[in-house]
Amino acid sequence: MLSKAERTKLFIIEKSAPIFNTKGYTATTMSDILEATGMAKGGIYGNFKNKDEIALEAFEYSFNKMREALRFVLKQQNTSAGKLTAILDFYHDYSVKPVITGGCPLLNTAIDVDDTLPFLKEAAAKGLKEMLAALKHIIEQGIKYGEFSKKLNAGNEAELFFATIEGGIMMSKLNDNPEILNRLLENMKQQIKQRFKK
Amino acid sequence: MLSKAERTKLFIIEKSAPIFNTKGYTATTMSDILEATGMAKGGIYGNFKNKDEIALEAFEYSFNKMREALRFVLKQQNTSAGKLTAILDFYHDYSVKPVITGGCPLLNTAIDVDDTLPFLKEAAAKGLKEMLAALKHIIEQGIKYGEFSKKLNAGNEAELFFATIEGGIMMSKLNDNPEILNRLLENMKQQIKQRFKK
DNA sequence: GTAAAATAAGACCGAACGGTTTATATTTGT
DNA sequence: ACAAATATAAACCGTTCGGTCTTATTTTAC
Repeated sequence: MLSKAERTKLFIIEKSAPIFNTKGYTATTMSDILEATGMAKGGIYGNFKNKDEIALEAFEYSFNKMREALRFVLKQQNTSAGKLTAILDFYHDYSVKPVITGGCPLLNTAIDVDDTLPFLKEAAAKGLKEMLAALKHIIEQGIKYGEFSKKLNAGNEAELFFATIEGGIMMSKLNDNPEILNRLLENMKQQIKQRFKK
Repeated sequence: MLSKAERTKLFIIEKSAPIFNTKGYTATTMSDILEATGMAKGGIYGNFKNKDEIALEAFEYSFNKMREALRFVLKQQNTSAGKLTAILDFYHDYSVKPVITGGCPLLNTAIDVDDTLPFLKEAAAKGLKEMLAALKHIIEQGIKYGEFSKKLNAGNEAELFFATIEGGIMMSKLNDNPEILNRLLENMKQQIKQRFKK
């Protein structure tokens, strides 16, 4: 069982993560966190040394939630095409039904901090590499077992795949229109059927 | 010729735009703007009523710079494939050589403000619609004049095109690696040659 | 049950925030 | 040259920022 301290830390992170993911690092204030948790400053600063530490753990919490959610849909598929399609389905309506309020933590953090907060940038960059490596592996397996064309470059296709999803999330959120992303996802499914297999 | 007031406003915007594009709305402070312009508060507040007004005009200035730069490369092409390719070339190394310091103002603003600052979100959303409409038009022309397959959905392809570029910029900046975006652009060029024409 | 240790409360801190004001100086167009 | 427009400088405002510290309370281990 978790100790009291561990439970409190987790509670603070659970409450903070959606705020950071919605407002970004600078716009999220300690007051926001106090209000969301219902705690006083002493309680927060007794568990975290400063705002940076909360922001970092909040990102890792959010990213982990994404990872877990994706793993769950992936383990139900045993073909590469099935796995890629499952990921695309996972992102259906994502702009209005995100895993964490505020959208994609990787995208949000990347844009929020890329020129200003190296410690968060590094965490996000690590997350991106993990995502791309996982996608690349799925595509490689697809090639290896004859599901996809040998002409495909797995790494390139993984980058294309993820870039399109993230760009789509941005566009759908900006236009308050989930259909932009949904159309992209559908388009990508068609490409997996056609371009990947030829 | 511009009046003194107009010149000063432009000067302030020119100096502020890269700061907003780099740090985002909240993290950019009036002190940053004072420092960048070398002006005193009275001078700034004599020309703008508040920070919001500067932020909005700074976004519009940055977006306009993008628009002008893209128009310049587009008018040198007379085929649709040529235009799309020219856009892709325009974004080559964009993560390290952006038109405005800080990256793509549309992407940055979209993520920065989508849940918090409606007045800026609206401006960015309008910019996105303009970009997508322009891309759609290029593709429609390509279909109309037999350059591209009639099976293409111009609107969908425009969304796919732009989403991939924006996602690519994010990934390249996050990983400090312009090649991620460059590979995507190259991949998209191939698709224009193959998938678009069949 | 109790004492020691861990945790939370909340007053407090200096600094920075966006913004205003006023008096002074400098440009500007005519 | 002169009146109007514009910019400077700096004091000032109330508020909020991230963070500290002392005190009080609650957990925990025995």
